Amino acid sequence: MSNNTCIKDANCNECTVRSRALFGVVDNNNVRVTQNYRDKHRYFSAGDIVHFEQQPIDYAFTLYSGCLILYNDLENGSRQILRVALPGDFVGFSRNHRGELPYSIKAVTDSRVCIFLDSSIKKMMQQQPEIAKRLIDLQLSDAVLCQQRLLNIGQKTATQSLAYLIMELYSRIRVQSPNVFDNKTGETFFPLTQEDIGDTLGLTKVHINRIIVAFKEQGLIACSYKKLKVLDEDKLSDIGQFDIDLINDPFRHFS
Amino acid sequence: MSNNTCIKDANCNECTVRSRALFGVVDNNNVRVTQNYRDKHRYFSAGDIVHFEQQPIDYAFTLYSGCLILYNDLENGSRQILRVALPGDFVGFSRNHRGELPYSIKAVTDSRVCIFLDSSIKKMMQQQPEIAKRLIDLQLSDAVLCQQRLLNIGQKTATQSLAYLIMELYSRIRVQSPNVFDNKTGETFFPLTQEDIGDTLGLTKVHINRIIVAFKEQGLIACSYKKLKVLDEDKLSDIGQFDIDLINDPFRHFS
DNA sequence: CGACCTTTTGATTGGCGTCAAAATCTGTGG
DNA sequence: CCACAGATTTTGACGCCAATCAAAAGGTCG
Repeated sequence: MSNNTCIKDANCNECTVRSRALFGVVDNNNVRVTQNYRDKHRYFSAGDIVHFEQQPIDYAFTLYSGCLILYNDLENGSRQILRVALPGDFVGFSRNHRGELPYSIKAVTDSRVCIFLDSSIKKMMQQQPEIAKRLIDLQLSDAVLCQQRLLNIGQKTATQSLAYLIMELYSRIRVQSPNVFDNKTGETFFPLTQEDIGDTLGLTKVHINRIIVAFKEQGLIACSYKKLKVLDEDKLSDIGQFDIDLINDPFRHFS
Repeated sequence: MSNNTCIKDANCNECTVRSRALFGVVDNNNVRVTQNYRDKHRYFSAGDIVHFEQQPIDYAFTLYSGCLILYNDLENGSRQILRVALPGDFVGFSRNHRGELPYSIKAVTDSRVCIFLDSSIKKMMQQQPEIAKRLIDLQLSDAVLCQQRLLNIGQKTATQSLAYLIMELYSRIRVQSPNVFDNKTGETFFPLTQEDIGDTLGLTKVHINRIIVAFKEQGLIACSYKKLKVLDEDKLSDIGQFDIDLINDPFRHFS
């Protein structure tokens, strides 16, 4: 595991921009105040395990660049991917009753994160009530997405379920990771393999492949290894009963 | 829909006790302060729709007694139950981008709730940072349970999945609704029908029934209409890979 | 007591899993 | 620049878990 601490100054401008997911609620003139809470940067290479399930941890982080998957391994060797984190996402905040993260985290691509120690988060919440509200909103958005996924896996066919996932990730990548998304051609870098997709939806990679081939034949998507272009967003959204608003309009109830 | 506002004084002692889920973080001597935030009581009868999906709402509530289900209806007529709420649970806090609740709520049994207007919640968060932290913890516990359900539906067989659900609900009822749980015999009132269970797990009621019959034959459970007794908690927990600690040790990271 | 809901059972179907192997792609090192 | 090992995608044959359809039996409540 690569574990390099960022050599950049923690006050670098990029952090200020990137961490708006968490600090967007703070008055622009006061943004640099929040930089006191950021503890350090960390890089991970594709394939690195960022964290093992059921291990103690005393920090959370914002993902600056790259892609992480949050997952659980089961006794029988199968794996459920719970969440795909993209730049801007806040990760690692959940804890079980023993203070452990209830999932493992793996870097799918080279990734960069900025750490917030639990102690810093507590301080933030005390000193800046706006941050506490923002944390609540972030958690609520995650909860809604998680429930959508329940709906997906529980009630939809494999085809519907996959259509939804493709649209969700395609849309989120466009918004959260614009540097890998070509707005002219609509083609994007896509971080998951077909096996990863299967582990997200509770389906086998073989079955995922058959559906993808069908989507290609129907002219809905074009894709190759870690590349994706959605050719008919409307049709795919319709198949998966996907609502773009969920991605486009961020949840801002309290913050 | 019955919609009676509680005639009781909002400062009644029962409220103080029941709402510890939310206010347990507040110093005992100051608990009565929080009563200013409670807006009113409301009763619902079994079968009442408490809220329709995608309708605006400007409050959340604590469930005092009874049982609610939170669910989504799909175009094809199927239904996914997202969460089963028991006494003490805080409900209705999620909102989508338009401020709507992203699910419908139905009273499974006669239920009593205590309303908190959004405006009151905001005031609470401002004035009592401990409450903001508690809200975060409550959301985090829900998130963990939701992810567990993803794991259940996604990766487990119908038998494992059902064993998990039975153990989860049986354990939560024992803790959260002790008045319907007979500690001597182990028998409890169980609010869900086999069809409800199916809608929770993404399975049909027919298949649920076959598994239940098998569980009975194996001496794992005894049950009849809305009654349940788990005869072998260890075995059932083992089948469903259920961890009782998730229920017993409430999550208290920040509060 | 009667209407309705829930549970139970049987027969049949089909979607997705499993197993296996070939084809293709990727990235690395010589 | 090519070769090669390993990962990923693709394809085919077959099997099984859970869905579907249908109907009967039992329980609940007005």
